[in-house]
Amino acid sequence: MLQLKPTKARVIFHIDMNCFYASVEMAYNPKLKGLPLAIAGNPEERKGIIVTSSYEARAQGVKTTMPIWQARKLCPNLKILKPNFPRYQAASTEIFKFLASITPYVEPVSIDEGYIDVTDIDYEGGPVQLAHDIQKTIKDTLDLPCSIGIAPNKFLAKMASDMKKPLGVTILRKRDIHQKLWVLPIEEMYGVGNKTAEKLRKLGVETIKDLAEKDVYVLKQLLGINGVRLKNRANGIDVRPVDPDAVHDFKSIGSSQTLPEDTTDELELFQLMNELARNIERRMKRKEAVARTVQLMIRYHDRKTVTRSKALPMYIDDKEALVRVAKELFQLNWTGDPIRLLGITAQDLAEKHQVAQQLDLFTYEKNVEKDKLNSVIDELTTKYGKNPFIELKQKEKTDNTIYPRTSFQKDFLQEFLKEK
DNA sequence: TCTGGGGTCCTAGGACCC
DNA sequence: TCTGGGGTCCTAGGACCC
Repeated sequence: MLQLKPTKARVIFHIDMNCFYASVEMAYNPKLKGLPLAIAGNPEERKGIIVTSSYEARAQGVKTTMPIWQARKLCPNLKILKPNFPRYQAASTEIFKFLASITPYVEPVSIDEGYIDVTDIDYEGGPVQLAHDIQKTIKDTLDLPCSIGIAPNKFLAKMASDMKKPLGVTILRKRDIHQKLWVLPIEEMYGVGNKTAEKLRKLGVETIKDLAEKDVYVLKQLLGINGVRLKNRANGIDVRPVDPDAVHDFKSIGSSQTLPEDTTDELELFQLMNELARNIERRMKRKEAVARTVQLMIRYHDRKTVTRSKALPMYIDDKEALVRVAKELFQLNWTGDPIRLLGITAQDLAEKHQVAQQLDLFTYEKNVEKDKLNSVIDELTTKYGKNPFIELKQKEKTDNTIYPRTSFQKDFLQEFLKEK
């Protein structure tokens, strides 16, 4: 048997900004502090939903994804601001810049949370002191509160940072999981959403402890590979490394938008597709990415949503190609029912400089057409012993005309086939 | 008067090739 | 004339997270 050297236990922090958007607004305008505050998309339009809210608002029942009208009913003095993404992005950049000054092992997960691996950091006072100092520095310099979870792996660190908010520092060691983790109801586990919780409850799994002790084969049957993973995590097992490069290899870039009103107006829909594609093109160019698959998403008036995608013979990165494929998918799949939302996503991404320069899509498709045509001709020649194009040339001779090739070729083939 | 927009990962069936 | 099983690609959809 191969004997592996026992590896040193890791020390991982999960840093989670508290009510991030609302906190940034409060830091920017301290008069907002202490008010029930919510950040929400367009308050006039129906797509206005609560994105984040302050603890004062949450105390009155305001929750994320709640429609604005509902939040106002619960909390009549709710102060609502439109999101200012550049402002949040700038704050986020500052936070991650600070974390990068501590260790290169920083993995941003989203705009407001990330992991750092501090195993090899010798800090006076140890990791707990380090966490408190990180928290204090972010609070003092940016006026932003965060919670930090300290654990031997990412899953436990994530669960730990959730245990005390705001401004918590929570340690979750392997030996703590019985008292701190297993007592939690199953739906509070990261990775268990509504559907999974419901399935698990049907098996009698109520707490994370129940999941940790459940038979692995039963879980695998119920949830596939995710069942095995969840059981491991419930037992405090998670070997995923903190990966600083994870941010760079993104898999897709998409853009979607709910229309002001449900519509069947193709002109309006095409205009929206153009906007979406422009947005995607801008982000692709910035990241120097090219895509090989285009996905179109259509959400109908009844919220029924379909996605249709097409893999292309080559990589693209321009909005014209995106729109062309999206329109094609649209025309093939639209039922004609009123549409609520359209989305386009560029998938199968690669880095531009790693993809050999290819023909443009038009030329490529023309060549494919030509190939198809040639194979049909071959087939006909063997089948009928006559090459339709020799017939064509003879026809041109008798008619004393030169027929325009490509489109006429197809028509001619059709005619030729009909005669046979 | 319901429910945005950005993602990731997994599954499952069919086509096609060996 | 009937037939196995594995691998990969493509496509559609579901679950989850922030």
